[in-house]
Amino acid sequence: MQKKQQLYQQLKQDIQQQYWAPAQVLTQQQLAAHYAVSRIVVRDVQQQLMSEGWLSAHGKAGMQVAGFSAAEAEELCLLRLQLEPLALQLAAPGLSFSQLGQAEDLLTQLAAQRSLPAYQRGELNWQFHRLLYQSCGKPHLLRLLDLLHQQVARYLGYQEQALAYTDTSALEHQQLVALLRSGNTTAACEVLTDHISNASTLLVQYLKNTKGA
Amino acid sequence: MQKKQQLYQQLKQDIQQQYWAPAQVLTQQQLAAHYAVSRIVVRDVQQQLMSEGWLSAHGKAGMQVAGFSAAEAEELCLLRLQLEPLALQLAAPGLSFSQLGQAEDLLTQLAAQRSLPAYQRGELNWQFHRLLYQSCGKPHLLRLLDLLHQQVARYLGYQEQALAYTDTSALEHQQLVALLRSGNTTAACEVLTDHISNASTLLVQYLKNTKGA
DNA sequence: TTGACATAAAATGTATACATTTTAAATTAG
DNA sequence: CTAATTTAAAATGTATACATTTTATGTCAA
Repeated sequence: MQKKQQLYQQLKQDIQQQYWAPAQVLTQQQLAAHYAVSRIVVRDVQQQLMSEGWLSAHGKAGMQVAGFSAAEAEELCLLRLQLEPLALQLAAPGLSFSQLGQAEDLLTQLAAQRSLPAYQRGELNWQFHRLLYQSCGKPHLLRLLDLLHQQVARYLGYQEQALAYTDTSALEHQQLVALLRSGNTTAACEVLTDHISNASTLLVQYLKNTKGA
Repeated sequence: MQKKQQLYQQLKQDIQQQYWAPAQVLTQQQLAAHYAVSRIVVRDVQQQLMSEGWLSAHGKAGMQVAGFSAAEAEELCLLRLQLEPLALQLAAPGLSFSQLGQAEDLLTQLAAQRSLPAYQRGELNWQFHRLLYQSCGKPHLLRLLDLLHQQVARYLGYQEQALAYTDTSALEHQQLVALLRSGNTTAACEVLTDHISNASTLLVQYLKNTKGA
């Protein structure tokens, strides 16, 4: 694999696992030295991670590890709430049984592997959602959703505790697939809206609580 | 100014003015030679323009000048329609008279300078819209809207002909400001929705017609 | 002590050079 | 002649070196 992609993965992971603390200021040189690559590679990855919300600009020089805030999480969820039901509504008529089957396989996987780290479960969860939206025929919408997911994914490290929600979430997922299978698009969109809304509330609540700690 | 930003502006303009034709494949070396900068600069700008929709990847090597399609324009407008009224709704309560004044100044400017090239009028138009959304307090939403605007802006070169719409558009803008000034948020959002919808229809229609030509 | 200015250190921007991968052409076997 | 394989050319990935900008330090005058 290219060093660029390697560093992309590694740095993202290191940020998520708080090897680099939120609000910490990083320099290209620092990272280049630490990961033993040239600054060119760091620059590329920096730009990418900045556009995905993992890093933010810091003055004229340097980048800053993005922090966490309940307000930001709430905003991201608001955007998901605004766009994902739309995507589902557009995609639902074109959903094949094969795709629904794939989606169910993902659910099985999620149910089976309860011990996975939060961010990997998050990945699977997104794969499920993404699969349902896939056939909406709107590439830009899908790109926006991917972007949003990236930004929400930053919070998944935090969401570890909120994993009690897992059971409810799984239930909603199954409902969703069932409704789609029966062709009831409207109801499916409503369930999806509730689903995102529930997860949002939980995450935001959690962030507000830990804020004081 | 930095070469990076200079090239960013120049290349974007050259694409818009069709110096580089849609679907044409460009290489880093080609561009570096043509604009007399190093490939590093081209790489940076390339990544940025790709994320903004002006260029798209082309196989493992090379980038492609993005083409135009009615379907894409329609999708972009759909997304605007989904997000901009939301932004306005959130921003309206916090709008200051000073901001409304600024917005009106922009309208005056737009009305006065009818001879400006389409993309500059488009810029002013976006500044107007953007100003209204500014105080919504949702940075991510604003970033998405900026991104969307960039992507729509690609079409402004095409929209030259559709400039007959200018008068109707100006009227809607004034209505919008008036409603916001009187605190009637709901009505303002409705006008905005219609406004975007109208512009969309016009652009899409135009693209569908010229498609056959 | 404070604040402004000069100076040094460090970081980023940019160019060039080299390594690797990709693309295209040419050659040859079938 | 076609198709597969080899080989050369070109493009991108990456590192190093240099130029410019930014940031921090320290000196000196008020």
